[in-house]
Amino acid sequence: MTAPPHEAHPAGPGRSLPDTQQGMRRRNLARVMHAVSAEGPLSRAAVASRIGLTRAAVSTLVDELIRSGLLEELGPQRPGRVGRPGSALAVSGRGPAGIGAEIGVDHLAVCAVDLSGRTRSRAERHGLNRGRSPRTVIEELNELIRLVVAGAEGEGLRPAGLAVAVPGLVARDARTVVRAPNLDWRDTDLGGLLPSGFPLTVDNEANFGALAELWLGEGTPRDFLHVSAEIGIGAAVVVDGGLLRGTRGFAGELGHVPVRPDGPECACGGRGCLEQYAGEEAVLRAAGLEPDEDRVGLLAGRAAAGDEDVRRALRDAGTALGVALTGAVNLLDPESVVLGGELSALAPWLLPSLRDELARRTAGPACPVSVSRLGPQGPLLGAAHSVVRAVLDDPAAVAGRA
Amino acid sequence: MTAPPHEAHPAGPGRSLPDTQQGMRRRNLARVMHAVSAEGPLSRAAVASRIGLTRAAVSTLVDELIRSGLLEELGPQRPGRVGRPGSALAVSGRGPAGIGAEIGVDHLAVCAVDLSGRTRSRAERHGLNRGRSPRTVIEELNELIRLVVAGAEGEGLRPAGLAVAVPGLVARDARTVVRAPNLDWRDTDLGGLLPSGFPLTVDNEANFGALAELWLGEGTPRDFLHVSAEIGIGAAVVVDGGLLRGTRGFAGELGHVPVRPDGPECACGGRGCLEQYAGEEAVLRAAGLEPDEDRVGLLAGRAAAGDEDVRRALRDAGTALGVALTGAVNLLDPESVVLGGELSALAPWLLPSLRDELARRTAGPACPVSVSRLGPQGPLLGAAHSVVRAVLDDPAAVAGRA
DNA sequence: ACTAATTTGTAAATCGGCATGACGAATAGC
DNA sequence: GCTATTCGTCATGCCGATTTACAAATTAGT
Repeated sequence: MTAPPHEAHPAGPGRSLPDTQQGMRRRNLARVMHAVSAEGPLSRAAVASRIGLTRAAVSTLVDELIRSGLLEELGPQRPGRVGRPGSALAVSGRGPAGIGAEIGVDHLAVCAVDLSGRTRSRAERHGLNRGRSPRTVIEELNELIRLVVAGAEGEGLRPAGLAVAVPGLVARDARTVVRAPNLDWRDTDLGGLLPSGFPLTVDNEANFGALAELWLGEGTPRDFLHVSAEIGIGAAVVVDGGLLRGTRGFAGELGHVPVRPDGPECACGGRGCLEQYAGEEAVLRAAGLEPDEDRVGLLAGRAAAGDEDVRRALRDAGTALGVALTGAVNLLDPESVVLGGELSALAPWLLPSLRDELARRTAGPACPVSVSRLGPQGPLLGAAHSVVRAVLDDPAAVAGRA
Repeated sequence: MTAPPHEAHPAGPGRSLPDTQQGMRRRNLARVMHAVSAEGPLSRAAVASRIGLTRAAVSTLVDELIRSGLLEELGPQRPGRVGRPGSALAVSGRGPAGIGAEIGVDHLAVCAVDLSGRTRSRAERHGLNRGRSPRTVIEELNELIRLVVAGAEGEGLRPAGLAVAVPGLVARDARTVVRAPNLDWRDTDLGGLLPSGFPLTVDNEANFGALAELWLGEGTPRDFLHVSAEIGIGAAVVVDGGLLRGTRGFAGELGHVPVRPDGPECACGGRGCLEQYAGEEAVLRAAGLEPDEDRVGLLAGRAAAGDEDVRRALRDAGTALGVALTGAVNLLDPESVVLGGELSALAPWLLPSLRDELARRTAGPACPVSVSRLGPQGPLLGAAHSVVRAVLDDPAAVAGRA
């Protein structure tokens, strides 16, 4: 019964939970974990000054966290300042681990991340998943998960949750895949197929990619738009450090934003959707190429080799993206736009026209567009880290299950 | 030093304030206020069961709130059930009041709202404000404010804050108007010109309109898109019961979403922005009418009279709005779209084509579009209520200043 | 080397705030 | 009238953070 990680914040004081002392304790435990996790080894006194509690209070909190195996005492710090040196505290390397999994069109991947953010175990398998039944794919995935879990346990870690990234729309129950065109899945509940030993979260690949960017990217703001693309074009909206999910969980469907209202018909019923200009299939067609296995690699290779058709196709896709993003930027006023996922490999040829278009359509200074450093492994890392963040956000919950 | 009302929620446990008993007390005071305010007269026991605290705890909280003048004891309730009847509690009709003000293109309005939401005093003045200097306009506004404040005090109310709605972009400091095309104002700091007796908040008219819809509308969801228009077209995005403001506070600029990327040039630098198809000036031009004083009234009148040119112009505007809203709905997945402000008067002729366009471009069931019941007085009410909500959200803050 | 100053971590006492349990008060049903 | 039920309050206790005090460990100064 853990709260889904990084849900939008609960409402105002009206409807939230009653505020009792236990809740206070829990929140303060969380603050200690966040402080230690974010700012490396820290003494009790340092934590106290950072989170605004007294040293005495922090002492008891830390005791509890150490007993739960979430924090480790590293011993006396090497001092440069006067006074008694503090004893360094760090998140435990043998505590809970976040298990992240990714179901891609042409691969499966699983990894385990410890509280400090280090990847401690991983496994993957290549091979097309398109059209295969959810059951078959998930069975293979479960095999990888067993492997990774065993590996993590071998290092003294205890899996605290599983988060699965899928290339498609996921309902707000974080269990059922409503539509995944790349896999030909519709309305499939993954809840029953995946291991049930620990809390499960299923979410859109783009969402997890955005969270990875938020947590792992350097200098990533708390308000940005994360764009990623495979066959469809997904975006994730990060507002004030949290994901915007929408009523049904479908927020971020950039692919069907109208770019040319009178353009060709789209499967969605509309006309001139972005997907028809910047979607993978559209770009391949415009470049005069056949759809093949590693589509993005093919495009990137040809573009790098100087293929003018491909470059033109990518330029045009960038322009279309620019139009759609102008709308999004006007509406959301984000601090930046980040291109992530598979898109980052094509960024060199997309970016110039995209930035041009965005700047041309913006009155003041245009919203900066950057490329994710994490690239295609963003979703997997984001998934694993989402479990870790859930632990940091409520350490008492996992401690209780220890 | 009050927190700005209804800012986006603070971050996760990492950066928030330390959690001490006083904070707990404050939050519980707020919960009591919200419960009583939302669900009419309530006994202490009823409040306790609603917010999950014990009767004893609620008793002390209520005592404090009564002493601060925020709650009133109405005496024994008329009972229908067995057992000792409870003593009804209601928000005070003599406590703090929210002062809301609106600067429109052709009018000024001010009102005072008590904690129960009733308007207790109001004043307005008609006359064009376009082109007049901020100083002159604000001086007139201050006169109205003085009037309303005096009226409120005459009824035993104590002004707790002032919120001003302006038809333009407001910086995140909630004080300076960055751009207000309808007034010809640019980068003007209203902080120094307005009365300084109580906390001040300046915000976009569309934002306050959306908040009014959220708080006063019946059955309004917690995630919706509120569209309003004067010369520009503004939208406000409500996510999980709070406003999405954007990094600079400019979120919701629907007017410059590209609708036809190759359309005519716009003042913003772009081409084919929504404003050029659905903006007031554009619609008037398309209808073959001259800009005049009461533009919206003129359009509504002609359309109602059956003027086919006007009706066509409004139909086309609705279609353009539909295209822009398709993008927005795809991106945000709101529960509904609400047409508010001056737009609501034109809704009968805009809605059909708007809904058509939105439905045509949506795969599943289209996002429902409704019209605000509050109409043009939404912004003023939203402003006044924002102050009231700030009191409900942190009663201890005003009690301290009592 | 010795002392003073400074900082850390912990222990004891205190305080604030909610829960618990008991009680008188006020009502409905019999 | 009697009982069951509900409401508001009081005394008590528990939990959690603060305050105050103190021993331990280091640097700076003489």
